[in-house]
Amino acid sequence: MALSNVAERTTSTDLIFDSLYERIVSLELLPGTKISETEVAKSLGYSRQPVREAFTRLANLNLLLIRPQRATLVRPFSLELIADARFMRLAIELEVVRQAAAIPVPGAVKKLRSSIKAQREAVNTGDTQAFHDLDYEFHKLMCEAAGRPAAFQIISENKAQVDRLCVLSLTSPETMETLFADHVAILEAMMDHNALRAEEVLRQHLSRLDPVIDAIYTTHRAYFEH
Amino acid sequence: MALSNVAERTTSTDLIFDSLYERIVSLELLPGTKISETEVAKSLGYSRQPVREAFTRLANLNLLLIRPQRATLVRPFSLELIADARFMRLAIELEVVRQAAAIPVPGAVKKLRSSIKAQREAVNTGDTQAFHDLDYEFHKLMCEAAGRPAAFQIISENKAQVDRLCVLSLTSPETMETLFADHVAILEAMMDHNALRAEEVLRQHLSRLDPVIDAIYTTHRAYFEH
DNA sequence: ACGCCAAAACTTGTATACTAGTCAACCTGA
DNA sequence: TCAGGTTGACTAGTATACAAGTTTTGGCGT
Repeated sequence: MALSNVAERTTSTDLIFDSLYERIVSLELLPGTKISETEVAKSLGYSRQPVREAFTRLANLNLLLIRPQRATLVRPFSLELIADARFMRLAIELEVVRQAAAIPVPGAVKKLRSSIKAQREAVNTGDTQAFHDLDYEFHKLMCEAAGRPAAFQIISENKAQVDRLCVLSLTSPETMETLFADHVAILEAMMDHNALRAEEVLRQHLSRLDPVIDAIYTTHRAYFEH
Repeated sequence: MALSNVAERTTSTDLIFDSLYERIVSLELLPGTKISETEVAKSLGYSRQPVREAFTRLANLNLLLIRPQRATLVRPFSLELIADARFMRLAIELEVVRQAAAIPVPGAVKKLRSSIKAQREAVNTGDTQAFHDLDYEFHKLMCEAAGRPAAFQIISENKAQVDRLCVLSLTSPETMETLFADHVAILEAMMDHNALRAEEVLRQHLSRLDPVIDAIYTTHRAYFEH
């Protein structure tokens, strides 16, 4: 995952962070679960210190909620936080596609095209997992095409907040086809240097999660705040 | 300053963080300065532990550069990091003004108007410090007007990267007037629900730093990476 | 004088002990 | 039976000791 900034060396903290991150985003650790520094330290075979630092990082990503002297929880879903995260992602990605449409970085279009090809494959075979991975990569490539690879780190951090929620909803073949069509349209607009069109499609693309989130809110309210 | 997420209690770490943050952004601690956990701990009268956590936070904001087993530096300026930070701010603030222009939060316009009034006062009296503070507040109010107060936290984090650089350049009365005029224009466009115009002015507003940064790069290259 | 090597004086990473605050269960009294 | 207070078992925050790695420095040999 390597969310760490400039990992000049892999520390225990990094390993613990990655392990917990995975488990939280995959919902192996459910929202609201109490999680203790001591317990994690014991179970992973480290001391409290690196666990503590990993906790701090995860809390900064709004994945843990540290209540001093009380307990630390896997942060419950929050409509507010989710809305903020989605806003941030939308804002950044809009500017990304605008700049990518204006002056795409040389070579980027080729990579995007080949990603599209792989996506088509995944759609045809109905391989949702592969499509999910390719989706991740596509948006990353888009940032690179805009000359702002660092932007993807922020997008990714905000995605996490939403991704762990979407684990609760199945990706149907139809959804996959729709998302794929969006990607194609975005790339086409970008290659036409049509920033406005790219913007428009991207907005629609990201808003497709609206009903999904609403649905999960009604079916899994126990995992939400309050 | 209170950059901490949900400060339910003020800890030593918080105090140390705030202290260092202030000193770094004000350039009391120059880029490239070596800074040691032990030294800071001794000088502030704490143990290494909370200092260490404060270091971690500052490193996440790209204000410190921790080189394991080697040393920790006040992070030198980096054109790359500055460009990324400015991109992020631009992206977020563009969407902010768009949404504020579309459906401003009730009551927000009034606050913005009164901020403008105070800014005019500062411009007339030539009080650059007051104007700087009001500028900070204006952009914060804009986020509130868009219904996304959390967005300002991100903007603020990215501003820090640039602000400590701009300490090196004097704010002339002419600059102040220009920035003020921009603010007025943004608010007017917003009140007219003219998102495109607001966007346009904002882009120009934020790009006014271009020559300032270029100038500092030539005059203070020693503070930059490499 | 110069180059190399070794040791000492740093650095941050990790482990552990201790402090202080919070909560829940249980006991005591009515 | 129930209300209230005390106690103990948690929690995270802090201090300190130790480990592991890097840099600097100084001395030795050439």
